[in-house]
Amino acid sequence: MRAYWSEDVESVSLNEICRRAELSKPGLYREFGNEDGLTKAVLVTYRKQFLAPVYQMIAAGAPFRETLDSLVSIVTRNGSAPMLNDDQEVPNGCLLVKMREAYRHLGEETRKEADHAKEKALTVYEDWVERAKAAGEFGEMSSRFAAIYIDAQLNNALSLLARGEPSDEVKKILTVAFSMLG
Amino acid sequence: MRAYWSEDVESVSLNEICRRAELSKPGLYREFGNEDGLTKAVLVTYRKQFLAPVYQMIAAGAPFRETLDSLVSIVTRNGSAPMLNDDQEVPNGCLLVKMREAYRHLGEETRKEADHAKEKALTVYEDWVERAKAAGEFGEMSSRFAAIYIDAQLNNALSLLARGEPSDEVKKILTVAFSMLG
DNA sequence: AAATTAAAATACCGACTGGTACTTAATTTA
DNA sequence: TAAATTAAGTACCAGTCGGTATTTTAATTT
Repeated sequence: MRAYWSEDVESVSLNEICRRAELSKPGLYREFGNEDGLTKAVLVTYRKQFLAPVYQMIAAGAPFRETLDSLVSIVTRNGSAPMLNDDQEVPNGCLLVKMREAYRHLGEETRKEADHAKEKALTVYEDWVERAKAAGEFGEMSSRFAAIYIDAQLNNALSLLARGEPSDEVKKILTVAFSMLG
Repeated sequence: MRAYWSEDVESVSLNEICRRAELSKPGLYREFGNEDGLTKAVLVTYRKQFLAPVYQMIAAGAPFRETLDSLVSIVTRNGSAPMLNDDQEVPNGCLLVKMREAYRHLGEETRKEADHAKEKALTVYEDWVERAKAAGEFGEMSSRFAAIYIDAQLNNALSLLARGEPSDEVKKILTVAFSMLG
């Protein structure tokens, strides 16, 4: 997961993964079947471990602006609080965004998982906007499009971060892009 | 250029290019030296042929909003007017954006060219915003940051298009993202 | 027409890719 | 304890990558 997350997904080979994880190639194949199985398993783990808590925060019911600010802070965090198993800092960016950038290079199972993960994010955003509308905190923009817009802006920010853009600049971009929401 | 533009830059091999262009590999190496030389030459050609006219349009001096609308229309055009040498439609997206997405896989010369092309775009946007400010058409946002924001939004839109997102949806995203400018 | 030079193509190089037969070591069952 | 089963590892497969040495063809010059 760390290899796929901190480098380009399509440029980390199975050989290299075996080397770093100090495991034999047949061992990897016994566990995951093929490359598609590995990348899918990685994406599922990532979703449960890193995406689910964010979605929980969004669904927690804080005021719209407050939740939006939290989201911006989480996204533009500079490899800080969360830890991977072996106490290494998490890389910048988002593994799901990276996987979707490399969509054409993914296997079938991993693509399905990536599609599902994206749709999950969209419905979480959509429900959030719906609740904000019910509370009179959001304008007349269609909830579905609002979700698409929020997703597009977050993905763009995460891409910029993964490419090494300074996080305060990315934060300013996100702030402007979200300034007309609510 | 068409191969790099319509597919992922890093997944088109020199062998494949020779196959499609019906030229021998030593012939390609005689002309461009190495892969870096080829990708750089492609990017230079792209800049002169497709980017320069857009920059000219921006510098032409139309009102800010009018220029911005033209820019959005150009970006979200669906493989329409412009043609490549052999009368094939141009692919969606932007080759410069694709090259920058694949930055880690580029050679040194191509990286320099891509950096230069990005800085060129930023100064074009910055000058444009400066002129708009002088004409009272733009608020108090710093010109440099406005340029960075415009660039980020255009790049994001072009990435979405290259990934096959419908152009009317991308247009709506751009419209919202630019709604607070001016 | 013969000799020289330049262009082009065939055929190859070592390195690496995803994936697997086959052999060896450890564990479980009889 | 001996036999059967499972796990793990070595060493390999064909295919492709970027890049070249070498040979063949074509165009010049003498």
